[in-house]
Amino acid sequence: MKKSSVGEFDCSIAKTVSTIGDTWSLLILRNAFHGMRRFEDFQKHLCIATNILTDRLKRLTKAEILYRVKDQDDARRVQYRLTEKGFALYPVLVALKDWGDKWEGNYDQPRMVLRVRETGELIPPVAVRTSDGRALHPQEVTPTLGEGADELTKELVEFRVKD
Amino acid sequence: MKKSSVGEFDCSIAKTVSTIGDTWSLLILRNAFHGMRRFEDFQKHLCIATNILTDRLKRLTKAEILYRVKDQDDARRVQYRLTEKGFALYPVLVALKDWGDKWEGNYDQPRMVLRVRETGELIPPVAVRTSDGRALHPQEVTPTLGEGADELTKELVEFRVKD
DNA sequence: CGGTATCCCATTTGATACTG
DNA sequence: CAGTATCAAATGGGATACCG
Repeated sequence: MKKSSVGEFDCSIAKTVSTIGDTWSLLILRNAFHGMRRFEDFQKHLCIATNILTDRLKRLTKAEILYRVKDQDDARRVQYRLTEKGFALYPVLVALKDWGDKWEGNYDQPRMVLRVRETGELIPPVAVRTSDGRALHPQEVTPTLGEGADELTKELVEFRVKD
Repeated sequence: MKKSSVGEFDCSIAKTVSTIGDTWSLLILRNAFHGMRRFEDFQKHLCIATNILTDRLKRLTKAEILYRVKDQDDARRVQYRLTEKGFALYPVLVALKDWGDKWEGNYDQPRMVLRVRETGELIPPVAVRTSDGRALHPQEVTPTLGEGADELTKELVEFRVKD
């Protein structure tokens, strides 16, 4: 299978990964969530080659995760900002950060802590929860077929092992 | 920068992405969360070349996301199972699925729906929440420096734009 | 069954130079 | 400033054959 055809898998994870699942795109998004908006700033902070940055910004813009807007202060400049679809990636980014902090960090002290802006309250790790807020272990969750399920999805759902 | 050195960024997202952030690894993990455990099953379901699959299983095993165990039923067989560290990736996978379902799906009907195994209750989308369960928009969240913050983290946190 | 070993091709990368 | 153009090198992919 070609890499480019992975997104054609009828699977949300495959599609999502083929859209944003490369190192540079994720790092650009991370910075975007920190308020970074300008080509120059991405380039400097990430030490990314300009052609690669151009490519990724184009892809993210085409995917409607970022949109371009002229900088009011400086007509020569362009800003790349998150769309609603882009903002919706926040749980993905935070889940990645949470996992890395816990399992891949080499540090006793955390480098960055997320808080509620208004109150300063600490934000607990992202989890899969019931609607009343209880965190669930993966084995407490079961996938069920939706109306639109295709063959591969069926295979996968039926695969489920019981222990 | 070489791809292999991205993980050396002092950033949990970069580290995490360099560990699991490629298409095949994510798809293998997706299947593992569905209970898939055998080389052969991964190979058949994903149509992945055996050398690539070997490589990814090794990497995931080395990262202690999967571990190998002999199949009790068939001595020739090996099983790859999720470790605790592997199970901890569940929020990442579900967040990816949720986002893809909402923003990248071409279907009116969902293909797969997650439910609480015991009760059948629907599981709401993964979100960044306060400790009392309120979902937060990214702009309601602010990053603060932890004790272990390095220069790049500081740059990033200070970048935050106010509108 | 669960891999290894090889080979080859396509893609991606990053450095560098250049431009409207 | 925000790209584009070029290009050599590295990487990653899949097919195939083979093995304990």
